[in-house]
Amino acid sequence: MRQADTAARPARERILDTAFRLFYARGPRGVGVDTVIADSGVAKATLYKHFPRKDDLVLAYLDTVDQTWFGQLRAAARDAGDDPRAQLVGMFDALANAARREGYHGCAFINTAAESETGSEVHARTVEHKRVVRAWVTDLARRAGAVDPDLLSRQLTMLIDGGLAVGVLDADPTAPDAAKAAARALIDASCPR
Amino acid sequence: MRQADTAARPARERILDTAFRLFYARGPRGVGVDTVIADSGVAKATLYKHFPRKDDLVLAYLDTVDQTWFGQLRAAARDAGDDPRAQLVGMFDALANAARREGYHGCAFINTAAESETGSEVHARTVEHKRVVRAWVTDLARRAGAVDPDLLSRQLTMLIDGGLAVGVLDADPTAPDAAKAAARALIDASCPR
DNA sequence: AAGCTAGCAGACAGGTCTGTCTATGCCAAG
DNA sequence: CTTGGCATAGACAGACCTGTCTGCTAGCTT
Repeated sequence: MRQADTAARPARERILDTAFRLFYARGPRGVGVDTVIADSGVAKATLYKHFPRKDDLVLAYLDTVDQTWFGQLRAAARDAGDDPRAQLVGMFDALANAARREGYHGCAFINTAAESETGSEVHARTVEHKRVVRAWVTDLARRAGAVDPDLLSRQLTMLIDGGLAVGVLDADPTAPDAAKAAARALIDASCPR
Repeated sequence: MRQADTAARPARERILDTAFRLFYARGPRGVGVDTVIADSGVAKATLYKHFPRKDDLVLAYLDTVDQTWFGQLRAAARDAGDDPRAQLVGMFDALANAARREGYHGCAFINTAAESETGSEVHARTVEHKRVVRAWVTDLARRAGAVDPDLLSRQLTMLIDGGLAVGVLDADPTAPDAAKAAARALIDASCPR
């Protein structure tokens, strides 16, 4: 019976799901390994078998968030049509969707970076995430014909980060709209037609 | 002799200075009370006399940051001259100065909010700070003749927050310039002349 | 001179944290 | 049927955390 459960949802998955939920809500440092164990219904030895150090679990958590969030960004851009300029604007729908989500608590990467030591593996992973996203936005800006794609992508990611970051303070549903409007103005000003 | 020292720098001040330095660098939760005590050369009883709970010290820390940062924002705006529109742009110099500072580690409020429980006294203080700053920017936007002062102030504070927040990941000195340029574009678009 | 205030030094209790280890149960493959 | 692999349950060590408490020192005031 229990075996059937674990076949349906292997221990590793249950651990990751639980870690995702708890880490995002309280921050990795605010959640003890014992809590993850209790909530995921897994034995301590099992957790430490899959993730030898807690940091390994945190890294896996960040990878999950990276895939999810980056996927949502790309999906929002794709849904905006074929025009790269429209895609840059559409990207901001991912922010609006995130802000509306139950339990929204800002940017997992900024929140985690804030409590991780600079230079640590965890910290490096957060930096890497932002680098990848920015490279993608820069490419989009280039295809949109921006005069300075690097500058535009920096401005747009800064808007997204700002919109996300304040989510940890107050989940204001109008913030994404303001960000989107600002993005539109910046894109129009940077991409001569 | 020691008494002379404490007369020159009373215990409360030394505690606050040390807490400011450590809390900003590692986050309040990443610094034990014992570390503050050791670094400030104060007795445990003295610390707990001035700050009965650790959270009281964290609140005092946030108040210090609030005064400092808000002061820098207003000073940067003032230094930009009398035109409210120029003041809105000039405000971003405070961001550039902060990013250049040794030990720059992003926004103390976002970082602290990320690790404090939603609804706690500490969390409420971070929200309050952002509210006060935004009210000030909104007023400035109104005097600058913005069509929608509330929208513009939301966009500008989002840019500042984004620029500040990513500071916890990577202290990129060009980010503030990009933010300032974006602010200029948004202000020009929002304030008909 | 005596008392008061402010501060220093550090032991201590009670809790939480990570990570290790032992003992046990169950299933499937050989 | 037995053996190996994977899971559970939970004790345990050692570190660190907050907050309390006792004793002591030094200067200022009365």
